[in-house]
Amino acid sequence: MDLSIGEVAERSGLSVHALRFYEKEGLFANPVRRTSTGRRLYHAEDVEWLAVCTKLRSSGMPLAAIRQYVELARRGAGNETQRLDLLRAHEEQVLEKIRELTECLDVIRHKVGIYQAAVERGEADRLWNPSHPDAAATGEGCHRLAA
Amino acid sequence: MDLSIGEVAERSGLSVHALRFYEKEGLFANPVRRTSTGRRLYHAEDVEWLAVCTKLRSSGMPLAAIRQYVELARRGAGNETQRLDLLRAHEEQVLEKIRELTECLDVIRHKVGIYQAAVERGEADRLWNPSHPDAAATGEGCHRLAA
DNA sequence: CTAGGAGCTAGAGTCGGCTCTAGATCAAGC
DNA sequence: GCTTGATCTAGAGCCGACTCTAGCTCCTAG
Repeated sequence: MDLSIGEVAERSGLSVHALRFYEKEGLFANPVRRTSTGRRLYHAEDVEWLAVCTKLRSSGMPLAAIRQYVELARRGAGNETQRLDLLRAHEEQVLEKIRELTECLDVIRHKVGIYQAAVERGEADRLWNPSHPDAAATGEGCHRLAA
Repeated sequence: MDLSIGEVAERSGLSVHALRFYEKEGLFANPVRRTSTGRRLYHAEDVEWLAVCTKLRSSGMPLAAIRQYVELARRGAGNETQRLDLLRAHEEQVLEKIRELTECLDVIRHKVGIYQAAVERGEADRLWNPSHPDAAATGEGCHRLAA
């Protein structure tokens, strides 16, 4: 039931390099065991935790924050409120990032809409004529790129 | 109506360093003019474009992609479809990122929910008792961190 | 006229998160 | 026994996007 680093890499989608790096960074709750000759041995549970880690990472949580969380967990019972706080702080950051991206999406869609309408009408070139109303609309007439 | 680099920095929220860097990277559609003694002069329009740039950047568009877009615009009329493609590609990436973040949010909220319920009941410590059902629920009993 | 702040250039440094290299050991199939 | 591929350690390298430094010039207020 023990897994080699290569197997864990395959299952977690992380590279063997990244796994050694994560270990050095203290992201494993349990110390990684070794064979008599020094090779790493992992549990299936480690893979589950790595899946969570990957989610946290891809939502922008820095390794340092994940380490903090793991350190609390490693310390044992009694600091659940602190762990909850960490999770909630990150939840808030993810929400904020989603809000930010949604705003950016509006800006992009505004520009896309203008271009698309003009291209569909086959009038794209007029976007470049400063005297054409749509040039002002894209904000790109005469190299004015802002919308 | 001309602006110094310091004024542009203040209005755009970018540092003067970043502005010089952006110029070197070719992110300005129009060449930045200079005074007789070599100081940069900007337009209000540059500030507008920088606002768009900032949105694109904060939604994860790399400087290289912005430069591509600017290069097309600088080249003049005739490549609107390509510019539209660039914008749409980025739009798709932003959408994908939002989807990803939303998924991560689910994971986080799942864990938050478990912790919160336990902490509210004042039973947080039991999350650490492997024989307690909630320990399995958090996945963190016995240092099992995955949910 | 002078002091302090803003600007200039070229280039070095930073940071996070890996990725890769070198040189050695280990494990398994032929 | 030998080869091939997986693993080991320590440490260097990389990438993007800035940020900062040094050493200089320039502008303006007192």
